[in-house]
Amino acid sequence: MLELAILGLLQESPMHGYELRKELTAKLGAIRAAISYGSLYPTLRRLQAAGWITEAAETPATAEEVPALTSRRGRVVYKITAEGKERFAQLIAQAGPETYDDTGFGVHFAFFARTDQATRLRILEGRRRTIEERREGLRDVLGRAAERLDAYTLELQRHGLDACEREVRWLEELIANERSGRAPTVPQPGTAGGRRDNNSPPPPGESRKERP
Amino acid sequence: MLELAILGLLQESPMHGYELRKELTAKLGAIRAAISYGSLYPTLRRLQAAGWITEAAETPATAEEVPALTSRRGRVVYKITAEGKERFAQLIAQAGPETYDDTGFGVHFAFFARTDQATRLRILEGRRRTIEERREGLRDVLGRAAERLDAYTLELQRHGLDACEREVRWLEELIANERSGRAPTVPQPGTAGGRRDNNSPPPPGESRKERP
DNA sequence: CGTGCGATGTATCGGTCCGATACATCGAGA
DNA sequence: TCTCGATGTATCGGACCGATACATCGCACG
Repeated sequence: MLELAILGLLQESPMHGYELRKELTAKLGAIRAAISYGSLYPTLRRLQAAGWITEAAETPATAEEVPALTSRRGRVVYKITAEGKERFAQLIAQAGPETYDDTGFGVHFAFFARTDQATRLRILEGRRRTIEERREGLRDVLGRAAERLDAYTLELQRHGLDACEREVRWLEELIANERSGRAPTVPQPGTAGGRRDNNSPPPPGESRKERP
Repeated sequence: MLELAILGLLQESPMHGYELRKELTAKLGAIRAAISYGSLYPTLRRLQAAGWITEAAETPATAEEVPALTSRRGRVVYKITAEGKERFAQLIAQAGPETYDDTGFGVHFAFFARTDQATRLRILEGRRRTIEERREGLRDVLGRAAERLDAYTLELQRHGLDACEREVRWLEELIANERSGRAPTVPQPGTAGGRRDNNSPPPPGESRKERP
């Protein structure tokens, strides 16, 4: 999941670790707390080893301009490669079961602007099915096993059940919206993309709720 | 977290691994998918090594009664020890930051029937603060950084923000309820507790929502 | 009658990710 | 001047997951 998120973000612009973490937190703040450096740095190393990202020297700056005031600190800027972009496209399109769990879905959704409509629809529907199953499980417990559980546990289940119902409704809206044509996709900044932020086309709808 | 959950469940009755997993799924179904055996078995071993649980031979059954039809399969039943109960009490009472994240809070909440009122209140309030902070973070992003993000990402944030608001309201209700006296606590089955399920006293309130 | 499948049951392995920790620089304010 | 918070890179042990392996049991379907 981290791999997908990093590749996605680096497609918008090259970044160093710290910056990447901040952007990750901003983009995924709704679904996970804050990525740990204990995951981030090893993953960066892994992606680099696989050839999906490369180090881009932090402003070598014509060598003479400001000749190292105190030795120039070591910031490592990463940049996505062509292979990395392919890898991203592959990861974003293929949907396994982990695509539908809370974190997986959230990350995929966060990059919907770079996902084609058919895939968006597929993921939305898969997520809906997953949540519907969770909902049924909770209904079962609240129905058949209620007397075995204490009041607090039951309250927790009710809470969860309600969240499931809300999320299903939210997904229904998104799916309907998706089918009805309004379908934004970012134009893909491409290789020659020098620091251009993308605020993409039409909004998916207007609804609210949940917390994956 | 798993440690706490296992200790809590084994306090209700001895169980073998498979059964434990089922009960865990029923009790925590609202907050986590389903515990993996890859976590469960190693954790059981760890708890046993620490002396908090012991193996209880699966119905040695008077040795002669049904003299091994096909050699008797190997079910391993675990039972909590006195030290284990102490450990549970300690874990349930002490609240670190991990007590307030989604999973941690869920597990603690699920065992509120075995938690004293002061601790319940403390945890509920800590959770509220945590969610309020998350909420503020999302509001910031939706306010100050909105133009940098695409429509789908924004929708995700809105969704998350709404969930935070709902959860805060839910927690407010629970806190008010808790303060106003109605405070259930399970009588603690004790050492000599042979398979008695606990359906504990008064309900914490009646509300709905969320999904940690 | 068998035979195969789904539930029950225990267990390990590699991999992802987290939390704590360490260490260094920089600018702003006491 | 000195400290503090933000910036910045990095590692280590541990928790937990997903895949996989393997064995037994009962029952439904051919």
